[in-house]
Amino acid sequence: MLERHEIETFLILAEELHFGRTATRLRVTTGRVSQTVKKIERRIGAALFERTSRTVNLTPIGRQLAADLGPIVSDMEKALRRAVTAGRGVEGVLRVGFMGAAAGQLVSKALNVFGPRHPECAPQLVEVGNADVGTLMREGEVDVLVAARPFPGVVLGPVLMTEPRVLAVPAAGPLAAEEFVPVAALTEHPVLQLSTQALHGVGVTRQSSCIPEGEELLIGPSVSTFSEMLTMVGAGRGVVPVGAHVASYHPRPDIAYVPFCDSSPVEWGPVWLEANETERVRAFVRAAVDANAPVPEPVGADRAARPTS
Amino acid sequence: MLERHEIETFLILAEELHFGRTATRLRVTTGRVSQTVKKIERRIGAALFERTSRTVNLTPIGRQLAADLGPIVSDMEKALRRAVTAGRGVEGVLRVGFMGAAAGQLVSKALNVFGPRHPECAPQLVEVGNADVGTLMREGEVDVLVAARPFPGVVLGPVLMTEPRVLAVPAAGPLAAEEFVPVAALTEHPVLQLSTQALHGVGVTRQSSCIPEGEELLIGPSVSTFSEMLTMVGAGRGVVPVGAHVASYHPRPDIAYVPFCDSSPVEWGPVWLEANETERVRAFVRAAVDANAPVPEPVGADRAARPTS
DNA sequence: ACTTCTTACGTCATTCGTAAACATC
DNA sequence: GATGTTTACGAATGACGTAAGAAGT
Repeated sequence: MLERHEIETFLILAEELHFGRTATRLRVTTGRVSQTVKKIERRIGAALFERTSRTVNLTPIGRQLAADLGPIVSDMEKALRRAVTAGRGVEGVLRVGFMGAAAGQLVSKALNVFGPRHPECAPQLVEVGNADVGTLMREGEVDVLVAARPFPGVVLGPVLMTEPRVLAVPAAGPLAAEEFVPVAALTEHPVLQLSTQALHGVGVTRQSSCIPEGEELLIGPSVSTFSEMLTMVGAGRGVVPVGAHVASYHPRPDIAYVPFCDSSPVEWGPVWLEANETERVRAFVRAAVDANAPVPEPVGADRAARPTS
Repeated sequence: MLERHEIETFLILAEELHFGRTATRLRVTTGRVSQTVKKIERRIGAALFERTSRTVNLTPIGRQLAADLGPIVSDMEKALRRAVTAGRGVEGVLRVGFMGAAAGQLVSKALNVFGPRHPECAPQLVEVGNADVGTLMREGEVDVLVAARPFPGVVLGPVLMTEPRVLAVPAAGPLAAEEFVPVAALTEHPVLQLSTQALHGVGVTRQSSCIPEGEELLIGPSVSTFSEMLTMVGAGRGVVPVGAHVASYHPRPDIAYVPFCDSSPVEWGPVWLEANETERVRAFVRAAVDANAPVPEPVGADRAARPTS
């Protein structure tokens, strides 16, 4: 394989047919061009240029090689540009995933800021019901996900919103009457599990963070969808800690939502694979923060001072 | 544009997904692989591999780039191989041109040696009647030409055969009766000119080499083909110096061939553009010399000592 | 004499290997 | 502790510019 500078020297000389101009375009000296070309010719075993001190011309072999190499180099530059654009550019497609209606709200507001700010980027919304999020991200199906955290995998992300954690309990059960419930209740009542590869452990992890040391979560039946989970709760088969917004998004006569008295709040925010971080992702996160962060009341000159990116 | 070693490192790591094996294949250390990959990623602006200390995997961007770059590199190697084969290899096509029947004989004998010696090479015979030889060679239509020399252009070549120079004269003219003719006759009788771009001046050059100092060739009418030239001679419109073989190849009642008494012999041999010299050309010239050179009578051990290449 | 390609040589950038640090299983 | 990736640093390859040379106009 030829070195980059050899290929470039050859192709530019093949185009210019003049050592001086070639050297100028390459920002090197004519001597360098001469030596580089000669080196290639030694490698090939034949002259690529027919040259006197006054004229330079391609030999048949040189002409063939230039014809072959030109499109190849062009394609390579294209491939590289594509990668750079994907990594450093903001244009292109950004796949934003979200889990749950509350996340949808956050994403929606974020895109209201992101859209006008980056008209050359086409955001795609992807509802991630209950899928293998890790795989989705690794495959590139989702660039960034907005969901309740802490999230298990190898991921990152700032907080966009918090809400109280409440416990979904059967309306007919004893807990429904309580005004507050302690986290310790999760050790006494079976906690439903959303069973998915990706979400395996999410519920546990999310909840275990607020369970007293030494206590064990009481694992309940597994369910595969969110609505199935609520049905199970209504049927008295278990309880499940959720964000407070679920009470208003999913009001059901057979379920009561009881606030925890001692639980940390649920944190919502963007989450992505560190390896998949691109400029698009960073731009979206900035937009999401700007759109959802509690904006300080604009008073006088403060408004102009507020950072926009 | 990425450097060669960067592209190779990236593609091999994308294939192996393992720094150690990649380093082994590249004959470098793992540290080098790590730094090279990191450098590319800085250039791209995003990670190409998602790696822990135990696993290496392509990111979506890395996967895309590998898919783009793989065929490109493959094509580039193909193009390079093609050029190297054309330059250094003997296989492929060798276009041998010849001017005149005598040259055809020489080429024929040369190919009898060349053919068995290089069965992977396909020689193509090209009769070069009276064309722009320089252009033919520069365009690659003819790799090597066998003809009478000295030849004008920027060319080379050893001598395969010599023959006396004779003068074609009208059978009815006064010169026809002479047993020998001096070169000085060319200054007294009009010399026909084969008019072609490439051959412009060939006749003059070839002949002038044997004309006395200070004397001027008497330029006669121009003709465009060899047979036309002979016809003109027969018609008494001029004379033309040719090789002795013409007397037997083109015997005509209206023409007499009178030997020069003081001319240097005509030299026949291969001729090619220095810039177009390839291994194929060298191999053909070797074969031509071996086939046509006066072979020393093989006597005893001398035969084995004779070089064959 | 002037332009243009080639060659020689000293300098410097970049890549290389060595080796130690760090992370994960 | 074994395996595997990252980082630090001195050494060497090789690309560079300078400058002189050769060849043709």
